[in-house]
Amino acid sequence: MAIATARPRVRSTYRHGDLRRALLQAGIELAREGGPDAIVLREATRRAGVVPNAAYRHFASRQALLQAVRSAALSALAIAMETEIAGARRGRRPADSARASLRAVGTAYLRFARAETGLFRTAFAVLDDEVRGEDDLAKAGHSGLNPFQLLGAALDRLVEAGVLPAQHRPGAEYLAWSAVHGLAMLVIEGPLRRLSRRQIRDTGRRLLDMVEKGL
Amino acid sequence: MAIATARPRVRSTYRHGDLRRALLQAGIELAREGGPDAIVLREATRRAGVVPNAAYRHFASRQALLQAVRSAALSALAIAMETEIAGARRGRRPADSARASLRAVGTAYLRFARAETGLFRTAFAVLDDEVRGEDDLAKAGHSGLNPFQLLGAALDRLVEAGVLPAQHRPGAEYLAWSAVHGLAMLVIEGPLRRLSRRQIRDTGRRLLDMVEKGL
DNA sequence: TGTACATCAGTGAACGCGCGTTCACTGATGTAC
DNA sequence: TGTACATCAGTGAACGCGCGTTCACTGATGTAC
Repeated sequence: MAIATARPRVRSTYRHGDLRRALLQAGIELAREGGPDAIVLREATRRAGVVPNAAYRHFASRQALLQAVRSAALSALAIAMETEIAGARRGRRPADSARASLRAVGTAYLRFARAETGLFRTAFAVLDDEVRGEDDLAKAGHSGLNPFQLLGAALDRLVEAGVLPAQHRPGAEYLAWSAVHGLAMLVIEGPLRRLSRRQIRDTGRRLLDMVEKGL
Repeated sequence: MAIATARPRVRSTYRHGDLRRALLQAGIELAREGGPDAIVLREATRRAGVVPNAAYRHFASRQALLQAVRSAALSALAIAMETEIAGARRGRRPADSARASLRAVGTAYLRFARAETGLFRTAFAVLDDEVRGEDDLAKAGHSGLNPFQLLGAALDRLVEAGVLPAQHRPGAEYLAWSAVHGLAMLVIEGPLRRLSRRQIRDTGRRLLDMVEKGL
C-alpha cells in the first residue's frame, strides 16, 4: 500500500545519536497510518535508517515500543482536549461554562478519533501481557491530567456549578465516556462509516445533548 | 495458549461431506477464542481435518471466510436480542412495554459483548476491501431483522407508545447504539476491563437510564 | 443391472513473504590516568 | 595534552515461524447410456 515508505536516511556517523526518539517517532507515524497492528519493529528501524536488531538497545520488545506509542497517543488526546477546553470558556454563568467544558471534552474526543484514527485506535489498543507500569504518567497532557481525568474534572465542574446533582456524580465518567467512545468507534471503523461529515457532526451534537440531559 | 486445539478428526471417506459447514464452524470457534484476527484459514482446515488448500473449494480467500463468520456473529447477536425482547414483555401499559423492549435490546447487546467477546469483536470487524454483497440477509435473526433493525423497531414502538416524541425519532438509533456500543467496548477490551461484574451491571443500567432520559 | 465417463472435492508439494528475536561482532565515544 | 581502555550503540548474519495462496494431481461420486 504505502509506496517507498522506507527512507534510507543516510547517516554519516556510526552512532545514530537519538535512535530511541527516532524509533518512537517512526512508531507513531506507523500507528497514524495503520493503527496498532501497523507498528512493526522492522519497519520502524527501516525508517530510522538502522539495522533491525538495533531496536533492542532501546526497546525490550515490539510490545514495549507499542506501549510507548500508546502513551504518546493518549498524551496527544489529552492535549487535544485541553486545547478544546481552553477555547470553549465562553459562558458567563458558571453553569454554562461548566457545560461548555464537558462538551469540549466530548467534541475533542470525537474530532481526535476522526482526525487521528490510527492514533486513536492505538491509544485504546489492548496490550497482550502486562507491559504497563509507569503507564499513567506518560499519558498526561500539559495539565498533568490524562484524558479520563480531564473528563472527571469537567464533571466535577458541573457539580460545582449546580448542574449535575452530586449523587449522580460517582461513575458518571463511565456513562459520558461510553456514549462518546461508542460514537467514535462506530464512525471510524463501524457501520456509521458511510455517514457524511455533516451527519456525523450533527449526531455528535445530539449525542452530547443526550449525555447532558440524561446524566 | 490453546492446547491441542487441532482435532485430527479422522475421516474414512475421501470426500469430507460437508466441508463448507465444517470450515465455517471452525471459523466461528476461532473467532470465539480470539476475535477476528484469530480466524486463520490454515487452522480452520486443520480443525476440519483437511489439507490447507482444500478451503479454496468453498471460500475464495481468507477474507471470504471472515465475512461468513462475521455474518454468523451478527446473526447470533440478533437472536440474542430477540430472545431478550421476547422475555421482557412484562409491562401492561404500552409505554412500559415499549421501554422494556428498548432496554432488552441494550441489555442483550451488553451481555453478548461480555459472554461472546470474540464473536462480538468479529461482528464489528472492518473488512479490508469490500467483500460484502449479500451481507444484509445473513445477519438477520429469526424475525428477519438484523441487530440495527431490531433497535430501530424498539424505538418505533417507543414513538407509538407516546414515550418518544416523533421528531426525536430520526437518527435516534445512532445515539442509543453509540452509548451501548461504547460501554461494551470499554468493558471488553478497554480501560473498564477491571470493573467487577456488579459494577459493570450497574453501569449498564445507569447507561440505559441515561439513554431513555436523554433521547 | 452394468459400464464409461465427466465432474469436482480433496491431496501433495511447494512458493515467497515478512515478521520478531538471538548471537557474536565492531567501531566510536568518553573517561581515568 | 596525550594515551589506554572500558563501555555500549549499532552491525551482520542467521533462526524458525506460520501464514495465504498456486499448481498439477488423484480418486470418489453420480449420471448417461
